[in-house]
Amino acid sequence: MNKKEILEKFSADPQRYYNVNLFEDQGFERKSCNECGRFFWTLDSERVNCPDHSDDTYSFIGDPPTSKRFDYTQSWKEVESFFVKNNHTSINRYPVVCRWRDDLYFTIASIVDFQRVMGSKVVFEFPANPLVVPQTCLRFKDLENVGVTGRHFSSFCMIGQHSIPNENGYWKDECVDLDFNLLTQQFGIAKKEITFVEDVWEGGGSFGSSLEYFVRGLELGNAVFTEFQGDLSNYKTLDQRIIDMGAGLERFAWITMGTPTAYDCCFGPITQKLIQKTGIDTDSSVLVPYFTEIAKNLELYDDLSQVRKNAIKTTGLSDEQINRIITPLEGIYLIIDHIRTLIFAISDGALPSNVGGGYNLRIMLRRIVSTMDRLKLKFDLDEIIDIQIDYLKNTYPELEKTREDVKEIISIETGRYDSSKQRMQKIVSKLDKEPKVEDLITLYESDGVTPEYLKEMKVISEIPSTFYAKLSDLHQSKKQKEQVNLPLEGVPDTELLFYGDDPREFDAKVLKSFENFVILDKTAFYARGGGQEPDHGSIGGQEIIDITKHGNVVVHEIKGNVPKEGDTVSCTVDSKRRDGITKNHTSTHIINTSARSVLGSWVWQHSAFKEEDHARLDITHHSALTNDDVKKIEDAANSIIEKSIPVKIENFDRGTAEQKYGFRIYQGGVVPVKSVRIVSIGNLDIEACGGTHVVNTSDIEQIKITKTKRIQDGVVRIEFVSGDSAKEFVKKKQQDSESKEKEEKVKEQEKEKRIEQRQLTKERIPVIAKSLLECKQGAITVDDITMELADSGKANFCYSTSNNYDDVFHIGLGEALCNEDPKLVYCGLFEQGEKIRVIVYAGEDISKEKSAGEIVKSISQILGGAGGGSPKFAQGGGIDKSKKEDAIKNAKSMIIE
RNA sequence: GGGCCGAUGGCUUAGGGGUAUAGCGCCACGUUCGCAACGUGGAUGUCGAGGGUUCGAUUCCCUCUCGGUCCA
Repeated sequence: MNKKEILEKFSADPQRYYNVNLFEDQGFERKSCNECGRFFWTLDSERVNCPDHSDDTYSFIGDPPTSKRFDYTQSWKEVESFFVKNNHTSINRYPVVCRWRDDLYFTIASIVDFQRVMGSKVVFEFPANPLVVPQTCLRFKDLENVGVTGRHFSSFCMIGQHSIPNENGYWKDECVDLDFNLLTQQFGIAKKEITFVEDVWEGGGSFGSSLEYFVRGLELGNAVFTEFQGDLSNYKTLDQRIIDMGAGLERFAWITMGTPTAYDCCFGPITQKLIQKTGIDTDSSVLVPYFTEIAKNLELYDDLSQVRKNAIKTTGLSDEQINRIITPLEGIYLIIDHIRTLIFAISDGALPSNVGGGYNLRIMLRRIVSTMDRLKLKFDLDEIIDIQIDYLKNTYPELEKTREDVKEIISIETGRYDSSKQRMQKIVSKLDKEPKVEDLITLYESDGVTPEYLKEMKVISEIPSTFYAKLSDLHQSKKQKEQVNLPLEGVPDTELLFYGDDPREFDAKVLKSFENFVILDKTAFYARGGGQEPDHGSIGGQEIIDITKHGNVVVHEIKGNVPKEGDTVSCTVDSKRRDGITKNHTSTHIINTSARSVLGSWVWQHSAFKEEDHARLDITHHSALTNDDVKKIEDAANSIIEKSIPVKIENFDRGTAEQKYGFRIYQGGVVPVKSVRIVSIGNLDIEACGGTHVVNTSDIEQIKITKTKRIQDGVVRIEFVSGDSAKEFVKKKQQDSESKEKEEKVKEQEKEKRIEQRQLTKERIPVIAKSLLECKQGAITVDDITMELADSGKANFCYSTSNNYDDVFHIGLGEALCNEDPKLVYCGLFEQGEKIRVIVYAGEDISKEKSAGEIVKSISQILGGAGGGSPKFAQGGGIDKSKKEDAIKNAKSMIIE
């Protein structure tokens, strides 16, 4: 079943699917487009083509079809007041970070606000009926078009008009009536200008007809009537029919203003300000035809550069005009658009990063910076943010609160881009040949150099088609989580005692048992979930290994034999473990709120893990934590403990909880149930959470952060301990620092000793050397060092076998003596622990025939070891101390012979 | 979780199985009325921690810690 088939079927029966009271009352005609055959409804008897193929397409540019002039802010005020007047509730926008859906990073349509996924089903939850919402939506598909086409945005405001047909809401007739009246009455557009085009919508197993409404070729909105489920040959009406009318607020503003592009009337004063700053001459006789032509051509070509080329050709703009006016304008539009999107995304808690949705934000920021570089525009991003928020807060007052946070994140990210460019440049400059696919992967994985950058730098001409395939192969070998399928059909939900009295000992009936698994009618054992580790304890005297939850059934895995089905067993929860985990769980909430208050509004829980004696919380944050950050977070957490704040647990209907507390409650992820359990610590922290918690923060006694680590871009891990574990940790740390202090003292003493020793050696060497050199013939011994002089012309020999000297002494003395006597060979042997070492120094002249290295080799061999070195200096050693005298004799014979 | 890189006087760093480099800074002396500058000389290092291989490890191998960086 595809859209085309549905449309064919529906359009074949317009009376049933498309005709509404409005068309009857006003006398709309149904026509088929001469060009494409599409069916549309119009009051204009002369109109023969659908809006996509009409002559008046985009003729509102420079000539709007109404006398009213509404900018972006005013347009919403008009829309809102119209719908409120007509019994709609106006609700605040939902966050652009779509935390209530696992399958979306960002809110992409107003209807998403009210969709909740439960298992494989999407259910709708409306806080009011009917309602209207100015929903900011983020879409990154057409980034290339932003700034160029005049109407594409990376984020836009979708006017969401939603209704469920019941005693409060309405269905097609009233919906189309309202939309028609909105355009004609509130916006002053002539009735003849409005065209409704037949279309259909299909998704998520349901489908329905829809009417798109156009004015002068511009699609303003689309009213979707979600009505059926099944397939085309056999479908039935849904229990819950829904009207999903989505309209683009930016387009409403544009059609009244008739500016060359939608960008000119939707960003407030910033656009003019930047244009003035850049000194672009925005001659409307150039811009109006150019952007009208762009808008028309957009439907004709797939390739954007082709659209642009053609528009330039048709309007006859010169290269000079393009370079001086059009190109810089496109850059300004892009920058403003991207910053507006970043303002919303960062305000709602998203961070630019290299993963998931954060990557889109990073890409946008980099586009902003590189556009400024390319066009040599010097804008102050902070100023742009300020002016935009000043304007946006008319519609979205909440943006004021995060103004400074947005600036901070953008400035950090800009700095990061600069240094990453430098780093990439450095790495790229070292490349000596064109990298192969394998090299590209290494460059990307270990150095973060993207192939896009290499292409930009002209290092490679094209990104190899196999690049992304090979990259994903590399990461696909990771093991997949094993899915265990247990025979649980027909087993009733387990009653969870830990949400009630939470007994630590209880009797329960065995509903089912197989292999090592036991299912009870009720349990006080907490099953693994929400980052909280399972309880330990025993069932019928058998130790529990693991507890997991399958749907609403708790499955206990035990060691040993399982009890018989139907038996009643006595169960005991390991209290000490549970208490430790419970303290850590509440501590996680405390650390989370503390981190947010210390670091900034962008801090959200990323994931968490709670064990008996330690826990960790991963939060979203842009940088690694400093020691100062850690201390502040710890102090904030402990002050919450000191304040003895009661921990309150209440159950709410999900929609009520969201309206009452906002989307901050979804710290731990999406809650797939209708009723949510809200855990609140005063008004400091309010989260939807299924875990076990202490009654009062004072029960935790103490929190100690043990370690923090940046585990991925934009995520910091905080490891901590609480309660007794925290006390133990503090005690141990105290002991550690004491023993470290002692160790350092010993080190210091050793160092002093060493220096003293060295000093002594240094003083003694010249004295001893002088005495030895006084010997003019024969032999003398000074302080266990023997000097033997040979006949003139032959090598002199000086040696010592005393253990009173170390290597530093021998090296020093050898050097001193040989400098004075170039015919001298100095040979020092000394014992060092279990080993014996040899140091040989040879004077300048003698080293040419008697190499120190050779002598050492020979001596060391006798000593049962090895050695070597240069002709003038060598060292070696061995293990056989008893050969010491043999060794020195050998040396003597080698030198003197 | 994984990959890569790094840790050498106060700082920046070279090197690489056999006496540990250099620059800046520091100290002393000289030149100078003095400072800067210059010249000469000097001090400062268990080469991140622990283990292994070796006669000998800062260097090679293993483990760990810390830091950086990239990927998921």
